[in-house]
Amino acid sequence: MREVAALAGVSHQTVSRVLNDHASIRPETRERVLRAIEQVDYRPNSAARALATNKTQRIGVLVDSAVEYGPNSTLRAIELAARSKGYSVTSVTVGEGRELGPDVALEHLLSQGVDALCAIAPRSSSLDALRVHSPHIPTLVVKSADDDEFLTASVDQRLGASMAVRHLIALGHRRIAHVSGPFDWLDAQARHAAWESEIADAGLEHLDVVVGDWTADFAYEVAADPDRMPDCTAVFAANDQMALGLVHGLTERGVSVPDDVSIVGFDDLPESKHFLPPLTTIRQDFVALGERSIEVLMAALEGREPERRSVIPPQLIVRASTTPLVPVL
Amino acid sequence: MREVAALAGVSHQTVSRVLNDHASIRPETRERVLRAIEQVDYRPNSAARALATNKTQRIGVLVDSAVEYGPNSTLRAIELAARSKGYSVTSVTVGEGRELGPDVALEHLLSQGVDALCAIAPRSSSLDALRVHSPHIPTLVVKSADDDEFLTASVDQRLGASMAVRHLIALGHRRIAHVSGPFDWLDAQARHAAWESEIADAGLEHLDVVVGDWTADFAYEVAADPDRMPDCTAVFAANDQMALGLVHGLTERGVSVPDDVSIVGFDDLPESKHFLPPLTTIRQDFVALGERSIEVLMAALEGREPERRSVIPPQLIVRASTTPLVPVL
DNA sequence: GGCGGCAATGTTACCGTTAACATTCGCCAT
DNA sequence: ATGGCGAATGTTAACGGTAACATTGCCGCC
Repeated sequence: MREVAALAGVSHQTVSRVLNDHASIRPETRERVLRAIEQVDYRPNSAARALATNKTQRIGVLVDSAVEYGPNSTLRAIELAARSKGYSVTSVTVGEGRELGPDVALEHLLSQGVDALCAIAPRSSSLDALRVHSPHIPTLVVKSADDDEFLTASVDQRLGASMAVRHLIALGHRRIAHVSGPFDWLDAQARHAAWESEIADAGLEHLDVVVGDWTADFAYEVAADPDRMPDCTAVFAANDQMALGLVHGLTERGVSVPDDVSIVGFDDLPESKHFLPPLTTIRQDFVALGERSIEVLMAALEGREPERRSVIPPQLIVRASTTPLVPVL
Repeated sequence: MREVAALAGVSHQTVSRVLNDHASIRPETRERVLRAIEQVDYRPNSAARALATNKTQRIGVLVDSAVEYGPNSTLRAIELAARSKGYSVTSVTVGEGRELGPDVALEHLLSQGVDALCAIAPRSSSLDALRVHSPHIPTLVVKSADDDEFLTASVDQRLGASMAVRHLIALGHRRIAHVSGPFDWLDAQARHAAWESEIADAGLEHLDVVVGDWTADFAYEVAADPDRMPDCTAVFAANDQMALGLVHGLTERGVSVPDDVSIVGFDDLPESKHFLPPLTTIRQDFVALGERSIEVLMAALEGREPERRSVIPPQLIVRASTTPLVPVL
């Protein structure tokens, strides 16, 4: 920076002012400085700036299980939106075990220095970690339940799950099972709760929930085993992967989807439309979710009043994996 | 830090020495300092440290199309491995258009300050950007072709593709088509080249390659249209998504997989084993790839001699989407 | 015509850490 | 005893920016 200042014949402070778009710089001077910057290929040192301003221009993202399509798409959208605002994103994945758990992950992020935090598709343990460390920086959680501790943004999980179940009910199904995600995931809780309440509202029999682990492998094992699979004509699977595993397992033992059992998933993976049969599912707009998250965080960072609870509607996508219980002739 | 020093009755430099595990600290003094650190819940300021040492303890990762399973798994593995070495990962996604292109993305990363760079599953344009900016920091590219500019780590793409094609040849297929990825992707080039050379080596007819875009949608369109689909008994698809789309499109027009056409994919998504039929494919160990990448970069960062070209073998996974051309009785 | 005021720029200090050099002290060899 | 050496610690000066205040010069106004 001194080099640039010398070359432009001004003080380093003037250079700093040009960089930060301060007022009171003569256009001619700014020009000269910019040329000098160009000439020496000067690039400001972000560490020095962070030290002086106490702002890192970085957002930390805590991700549970980032290999899944949903969280990952959200993360990418967040990263792009943040970048367009001049922010970087450092993400840490929460894994199993002490060393990879949410506390360690969060600690890593905080010791990095971040201006804001974001937790995507969190398990409750990650939320607990956030609560315990209670960082004094804007914190947004991607979850769709109310919260007065954190900012939230989400696709409405309960609504999505309700749409799925109502779709099955409208098709005439009365024995509707649910294969859920693990209950320590907030999203799994929400989808399960919605299923339960729709079943109750419609006065249908409450079948036992099958608690899965989000993987197709698990759902396949369940579906392939007549003893583990509930006796039903329709299943609401908590994500598309498990829906896929169900189809596979059922098909293998000669149960046809959708003729014998209708299945609806959740997420709408890009692949889901090409499953056999193409999967009826609930689409979540992960990109919008990520962008919204950044909007909210930016508002908080810039001192504007952020929308504390931002909700994005899901969408029912009807394909071939669901049919009326008694086929219409 | 001054606070800690005062509390422990030592100079700030001594505190610094304790933090950095310097020699020549009396155990008793170290103890005292550590207690003081605990007491005031002191956390070192990474920006200040970066400024003083000119090292950020951060690795920048450039990702083309990070929503795909492969690159994303690799990225997660990199992030975890880096974290265990005390490094953070900031990733930027390369998109379409000037604003999101590789140059801007790389610039963003460099202006952030990173100690090392890594490019995952790059397009050639991303490589070009790296070449132009030619950062003077350790740079690793995840690609499986030789390179004397950058460090490389990869799953052997040509070997994987060869295994896929040889598998089909061994089953008796003679008309083997290829649905490739876009040729600006290095991996697509490698897989295509291997297909071509295996076909030539076996003296088989060289069918026209169908150049896809990695998506199931594209492959579905091709397979559903008899005019666009090559006349063949087997297809090597450059990834599992396209393989899925092919199966869907073929099935829809009454062509059976695998009875009429055998299909082999590439990647082995967690879902591929539950496709109908379960997909024969080439498994890539993305986690090992990510870990290896960090090992190599760490060696470079610590001044050890890094392995310049690190290769991980792929694995053929045979499932139900491929059968002998003339079924064995 | 002196002076207040503002626009444009310069000067100095400080952000929190590490590097380099300085200091102190005790011990050992001569 | 004493000079020298090494272990343990302290002191000072960076690192590369920004913030706050100081300075300069020009203008308009009474």
